[in-house]
Amino acid sequence: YMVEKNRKLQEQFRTEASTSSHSDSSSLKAIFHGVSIFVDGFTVPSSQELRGYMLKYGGRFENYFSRHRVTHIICSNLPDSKIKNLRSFSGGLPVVKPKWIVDSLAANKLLSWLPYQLDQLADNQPKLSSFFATKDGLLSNDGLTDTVCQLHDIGDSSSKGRTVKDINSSEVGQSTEYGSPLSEELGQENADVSVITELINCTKECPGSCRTEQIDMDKEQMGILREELKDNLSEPTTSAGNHPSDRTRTRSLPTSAVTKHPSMGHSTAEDPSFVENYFKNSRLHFIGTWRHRYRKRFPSSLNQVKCAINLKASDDSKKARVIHVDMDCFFVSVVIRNLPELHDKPVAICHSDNPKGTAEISSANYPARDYGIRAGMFVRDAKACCPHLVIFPYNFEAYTEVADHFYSILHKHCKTVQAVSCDEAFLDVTDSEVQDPQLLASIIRKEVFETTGCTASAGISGNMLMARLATKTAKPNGQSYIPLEKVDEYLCKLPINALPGIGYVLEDKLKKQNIWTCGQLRMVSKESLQKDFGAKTGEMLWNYSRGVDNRMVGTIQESKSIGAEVNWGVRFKDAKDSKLFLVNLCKEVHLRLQGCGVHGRKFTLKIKKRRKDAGEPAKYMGCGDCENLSHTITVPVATDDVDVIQRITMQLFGSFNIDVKEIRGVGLQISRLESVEASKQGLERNLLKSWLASTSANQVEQCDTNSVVKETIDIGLEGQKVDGASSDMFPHLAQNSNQVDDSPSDCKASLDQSITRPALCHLDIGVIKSLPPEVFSELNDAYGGKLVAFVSKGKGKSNSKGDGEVSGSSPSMHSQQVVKGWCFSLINLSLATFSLATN
DNA sequence: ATCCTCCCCTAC
DNA sequence: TAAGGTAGGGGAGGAT
Ligand SMILES: Nc1ccn([C@H]2C[C@H](O)[C@@H](COP(=O)(O)OP(=O)(O)OP(=O)(O)O)O2)c(=O)n1
Ligand SMILES: [Mg+2]
Ligand SMILES: [Mg+2]
Repeated sequence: YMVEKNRKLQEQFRTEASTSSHSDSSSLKAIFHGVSIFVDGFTVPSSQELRGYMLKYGGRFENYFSRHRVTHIICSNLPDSKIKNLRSFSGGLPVVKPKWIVDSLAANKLLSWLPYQLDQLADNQPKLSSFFATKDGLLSNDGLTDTVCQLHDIGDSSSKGRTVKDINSSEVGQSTEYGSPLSEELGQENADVSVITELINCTKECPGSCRTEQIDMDKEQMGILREELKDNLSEPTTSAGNHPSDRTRTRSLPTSAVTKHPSMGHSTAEDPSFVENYFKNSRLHFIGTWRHRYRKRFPSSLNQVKCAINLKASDDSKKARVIHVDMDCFFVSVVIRNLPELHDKPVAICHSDNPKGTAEISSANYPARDYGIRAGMFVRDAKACCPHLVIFPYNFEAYTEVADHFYSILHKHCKTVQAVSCDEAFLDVTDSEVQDPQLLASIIRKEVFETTGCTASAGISGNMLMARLATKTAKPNGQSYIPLEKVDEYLCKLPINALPGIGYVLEDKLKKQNIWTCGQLRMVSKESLQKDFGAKTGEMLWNYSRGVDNRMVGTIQESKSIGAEVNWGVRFKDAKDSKLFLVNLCKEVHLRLQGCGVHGRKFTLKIKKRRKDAGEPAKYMGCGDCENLSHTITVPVATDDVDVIQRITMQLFGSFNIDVKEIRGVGLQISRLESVEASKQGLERNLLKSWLASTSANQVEQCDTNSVVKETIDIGLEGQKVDGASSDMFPHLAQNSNQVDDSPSDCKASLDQSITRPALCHLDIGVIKSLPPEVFSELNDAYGGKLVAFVSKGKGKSNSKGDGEVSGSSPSMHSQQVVKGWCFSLINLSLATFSLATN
C-alpha cells in the first residue's frame, strides 16, 4: 500500500514539476536528481519550502517514510528525547540538516551531505551511510556534467538501495513460513486457541450495558451533528472562510466516549465497533466497494458482450468507437453543486481542516489544483500550498446518488457501458443511434450537468486507451476527440507515466532505460520490452506507445474475490483487542459474501507488521513502514458462515505467531468463490440436518458443536504447520501436501475421542453411496460433480482448477486412507457448518 | 508447455 | 487528530 500511495504522491509531484517548470525548465538544473527526502519534524526552511525546492530542482519529496524510497532524512536539531527514536527510525539512512539543501541550491550543484549530518547522530551513522556517502560523491561530481550521467548514477544508487531492501524482504518471506527459525526468534507468545476461546466468552459477557450506551450516545450525537452539518451545507453561506464542518465536529466530539483516551482515542484498542465506524468513514472503502452497489442497481444483462466478428468489421473503419466519460473532481463537485459561489474558489474534500493534520485530501477542484493540491496529499501540505483552501467533509450518500444519475443517463444513451468507477465509464458507440460520437458526448455531458449539477468531461477516440487519454486533456468540463490521424502526434511527446498501466515502478524502470516519452518507447522493439517486463506487459507497452488497444468495452465479470482490510488505526494492546477486531472483520466479510450471494473456499489473512526500528508513522494512526505477511487456507466446501469464517481466521491468525503490539494492519480476503445458487448450500444444510436428525441422531447428539468445529479446524492446522505459508485445510485433498500424505494416520491421530470419530473413520465409498440421494446429490453439487467420479472410480482427489467441472481427476496414488480422510473431512465440515448455523 | 500459487503493481 | 480499501492483471517460479 505504501508503495502505491507513495507512487501516487510522486506522480502528482512530478506532474507539478513538469507543469510548473515547463516554461523555464531549460534554465533550471536538476540538482537533486536521485535525491528523495523525507522531512522529519520542524525545519527551517519549512517542510513545504523544501518540498518546493525538490520539486523545482529535480528531486523527490516523500510524505511517508520508506526505506526503499527515501534517500535522505532531513531534520533540524531535535530534543534528545527524539534523537533516540530517530536513530532507529532512520534505519541507516543519512539524517541531514536542511542547510544541505539550501547550500546545494546556492552552489547550483549537489553537495556532499556528509558535513551536514545531524550533529547528534554524526558519531553514530550506521554502516549503510558510508555506502551512501560514496554514492553521493559520485552523484555530485556527475551532477556537473550532464543529465544522462546523472541518470545512470541514479539508477545505480537506487538499484543498490533496492538490493538492500530485497534482502530484507526475502528474510521476511522466510519468516512467513512455519517452523522457521525466525518465528522462534521473534519469541512472541503464540495465541493459544483455548485462551482465545476463553476470551471470546469473556468479551461476550463483559461489554454489557455500559458499552452499548456509549455506542448509542455516539450514534445519537453523530445524528445531531449530521443535521447541523446538513443545515450548514445546504445554506449557501457567503462567508466562505467559515467552514461549518469541522468546527462543529471537533467541538462536539470531546464529550463523546471515544475520545476519553486522548492518545489511543482512534485505535482499534479503544473502540469496540472500530471496524464498522472505520468503513463508514473511509473514502477508499467507498470507492472500492462502489462496484457492488452498481451491480445491484444496474444488473449486467444490460451489457451485451461484443463478439469478435462484430469488432473486426468495425475495426477497420476509422470512425471513433469509444467514449470515456469522467466526472470532474467528483467528490468536490457533488458537495458544492449547490454552492455556486464556491466554484471558482479552491475547495477540497477531507476529513479534517486541521492545518497541521495528516488527513488526506480526497479530491481537489481545479482552482485548488492551481495551487498544487492533489488527491492523496496531507491536508497540512494542502493548506501550506493554499491557506485559504476551503475544506468540506465527505458526503457519501450524495456521491452514490449522483453516480446513480450519472449511470442512468449513460445507460439511457448507450447499451454498452463499462463502469470503471463511481465517476467514470467507457461507452461503446460503434452501433449508436446518434451518428456523431462527439454530439453524443456533448448530449450526455449536458444531461449529466442538468440532472446532477456536476460537470463531466469526455474523451472520444477509436479505442479505450485513446478515449481515456483524450478525457485527461479535455478536463475540466470539456470534451476532446482524437482522430486516428492525430494519434501519433498526440502520443509522441506524451510522458510515459501518462499511459494507464504505467505506475511508479514501471515508470522508474523505463526511465532507467532513458525512456521518458511514448515516442522514445516506440523505439524499443517488442521483443526487448517483453524480455524486460514480461510477455503481456511488454506487449501492452509496445501497443500503448502506438495508441493500439485491443480491449473491448462492456465486459464486466463476476467477482473473483471479496475481502476487507484495515490499515489505519490498528493498535492492539493485547490478544483481547486483536481477537475482537478479527471477529468484527470476519462479520464484515461475511456480510459482503452474503451481499454478493457467494461462498468461498480460499481464505487469506494479511497482516501488516511494523518493520523493525520503524517509529511512529508520519501519518496519524497510519501503518507506516511495514512488512506484509500473509497466510492462506483452502477448505473443501465453500462457505459464507460467519462462525466458520471466524474459526478459520483465528486459525490463520494463530499461525502468524506475532506480537499483537506490532500489528499495524489486518485484512481478510476470500477467493475461489462459488455462487450460492450453484452450490445450493442452504438446501444441503437442511437436508443434512434432517438426515442427521433421523438416521444418525445418536451420533449427532453426542457430538458437541464446538468440538466438531475445533476438530475440523485442528485437522487443518496440522496440515498447515507442515505446509508453510499456504496450506490446505484438509491436507488429504491436496496432492502436494507432503508429509501428511505419508502418514494418513495423522487424520486419526488428530481426532479426539468424540463419538463422531469411529463412524466417520469407517466412512468410505460405501458410506458415501449409502447417503440419501438428495444429500448425495447436493454434496456432489458442492463438489462440482466430483463426488460422482469419486464413487464410480474410487478416487478422491479434488485438485482440478475448474470449479464446476467433473474434471477427470488425475491418476491418484492416494490410497483408501486418503479417501477416508476425504469423506471424513467433508462430513465433518458439513456438520460443523450445519451445527453452527442452527445455533 | 501449462498449470498453479504467491505475491507485486495499478487504478479509482 | 482521522478513518492509508478493493480487486483484477500479471510476473516469477515451482509442480506436473
Ligand atoms: N487518491 C484518490 C483518488 C480518487 N479518490 C476519489 C475522489 C475522487 O473525486 C473520485 C474520482 O477519482 P478521479 O480520479 O476521477 O478524480 P476526480 O474526479 O476527483 O478528478 P478528475 O477531474 O481528475 O477526474 O475518487 C480518492 O478519494 N482518492
Ligand atoms: Mg473524475
Ligand atoms: Mg474517475
